[in-house]
Amino acid sequence: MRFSKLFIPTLRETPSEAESVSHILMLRAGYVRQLAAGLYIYLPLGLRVIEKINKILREEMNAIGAQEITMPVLHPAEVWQETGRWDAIGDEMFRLKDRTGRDMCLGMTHEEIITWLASKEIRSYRDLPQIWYQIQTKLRDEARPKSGVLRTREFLMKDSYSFDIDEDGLEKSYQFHADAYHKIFSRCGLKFYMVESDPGMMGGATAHEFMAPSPAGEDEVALCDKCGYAANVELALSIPFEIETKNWVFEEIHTPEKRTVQEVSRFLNLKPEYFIKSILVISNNGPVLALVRGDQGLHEKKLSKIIGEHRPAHKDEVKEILGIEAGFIGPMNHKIRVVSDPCLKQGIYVSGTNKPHYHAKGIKPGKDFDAEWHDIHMAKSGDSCPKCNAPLRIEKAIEVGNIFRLGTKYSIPLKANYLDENGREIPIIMGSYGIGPARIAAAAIEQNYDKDGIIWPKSIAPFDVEILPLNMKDKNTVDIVEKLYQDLTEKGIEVLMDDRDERAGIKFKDADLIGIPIHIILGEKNLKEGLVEIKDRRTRETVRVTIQEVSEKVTERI
RNA sequence: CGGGGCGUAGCGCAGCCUGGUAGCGCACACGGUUCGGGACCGUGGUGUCGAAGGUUCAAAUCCUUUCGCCCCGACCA
Repeated sequence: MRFSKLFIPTLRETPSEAESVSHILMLRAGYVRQLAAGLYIYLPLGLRVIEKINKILREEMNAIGAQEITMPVLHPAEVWQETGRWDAIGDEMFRLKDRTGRDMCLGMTHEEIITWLASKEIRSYRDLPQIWYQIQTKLRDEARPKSGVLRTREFLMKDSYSFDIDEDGLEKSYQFHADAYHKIFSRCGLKFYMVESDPGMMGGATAHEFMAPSPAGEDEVALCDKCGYAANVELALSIPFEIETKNWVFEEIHTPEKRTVQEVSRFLNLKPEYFIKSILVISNNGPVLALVRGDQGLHEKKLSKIIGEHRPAHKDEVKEILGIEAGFIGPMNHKIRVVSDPCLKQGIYVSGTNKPHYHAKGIKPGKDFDAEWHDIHMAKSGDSCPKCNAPLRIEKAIEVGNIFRLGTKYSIPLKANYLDENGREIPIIMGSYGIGPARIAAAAIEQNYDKDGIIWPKSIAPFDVEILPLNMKDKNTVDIVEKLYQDLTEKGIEVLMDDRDERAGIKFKDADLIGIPIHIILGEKNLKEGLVEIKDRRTRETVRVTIQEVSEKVTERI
């Protein structure tokens, strides 16, 4: 395509609302524009990238026998009420009424709809298995849209759903997806990990996420380079690093105005890992005291699995329930439920005494206090792998895809059953699998850019090559570029020709910003010698080749 | 939802503290010189100062309310 005929509004300066790399570059390079918080317009270049990604998605989904369909974005409330999610999901769901007053919502995902379809259409075990997918808009009223296209209120999702007769079948469908996803993200040029994840409100047994490592990511993953253990820190297990057991005798110490582990640790010149951190939370069944080691964070989600929903106690509640102000709470002598991380079973510690301005050294778990022992700490770097004991690494990452084993969570309430060989009615075993094309695009940028702009992986770049005729006033240049453009285009190569009557500097700057992987530079002087340059956007390596061989050399690189 | 920041020309920003009727750079239009890494000179157009209300002779500026956007946190199939 001709640059002069394409709408590519590049920006010299960074719009003030953008913070993350992908957001800044997508705006500056003219890929997207923002309509409102979490709502984006994809301009011609942006759409081309998304379409490239969608093409890869379709190819790989079709390859595992998945069939593309498309479902409405507007849903009647009834199906959502039948699965209970109409009430379970809060403000995140866009809700509305139609003209007759009927409750409706905008689809944030499509389990309900596809299961409704299955319940109507699937009769027999002979109809199974099935994998159905769509690439469709999802709407979620996010509490906080952020980082450009990474977290939006309206976005495209490739969502697929598998229907099987039993767990073995599900296992196969799940594996098909895991394999397809590996191919998809590899083809898109992403660095990624497949990690264990928390199924959350999707329900079901186990799940995995595909995570593209990047500082812009919202998630953290724990990784073991030795055995390959990989999990979202939401549920990652870890063995806390070991500490030497001190032979302290129980002793109370005056610690005036020293409340936090950090303060007391500095005051007593003892490392935080020799402390017991006591945190009071309020669950639906009353207050619970949670204990972790001083260097650890309390993992709210892990704790939720044990005591149910809870929230941190307010200051006055702490005083009321424990009779002591926060900062001097200790693990001893409580009538309420106490849950402690198992790493505290060993060793001798420092903690509060439940007396104002006093801490105690030499606290021995099991002897001085007792608790229910459950893993409630957050994995952190320095910890060891729960499987092989090698050091764990914690990395930030962007969630680009996920796969869930749903089981019968949706098929039972929506009565999606099939008849087996014996004529018995059995609920279909389901799986659900998602990928966000926009996140792939954003993650690709976050992982591939330099100070001048985007460096697209070849597979998802909006064009294969960009031709830069530096002087459009030179007739020779124009003749040659037109021929080259036609030649490459006829070979099926997607080329962007910067035919604007602009100065060379502007063309170079825009080309770097836009980030097409290969540039062909036609300079007047080189052309007189019958030469053109082929430049690699990533390495900036430039080779000069003859006009006759460009097209061949470029084809080799694509 | 809690905390913080910001809304002035298409974009980036100054002016606000200490009220006097809006400015700079880029972009844009025209003319000229330039032409391999966001050129230079000249000329020119561009604003409900986010909105509403109030104080005042006078409000971009002070006060109140409200809306929007961004960031941190909470939340997040």
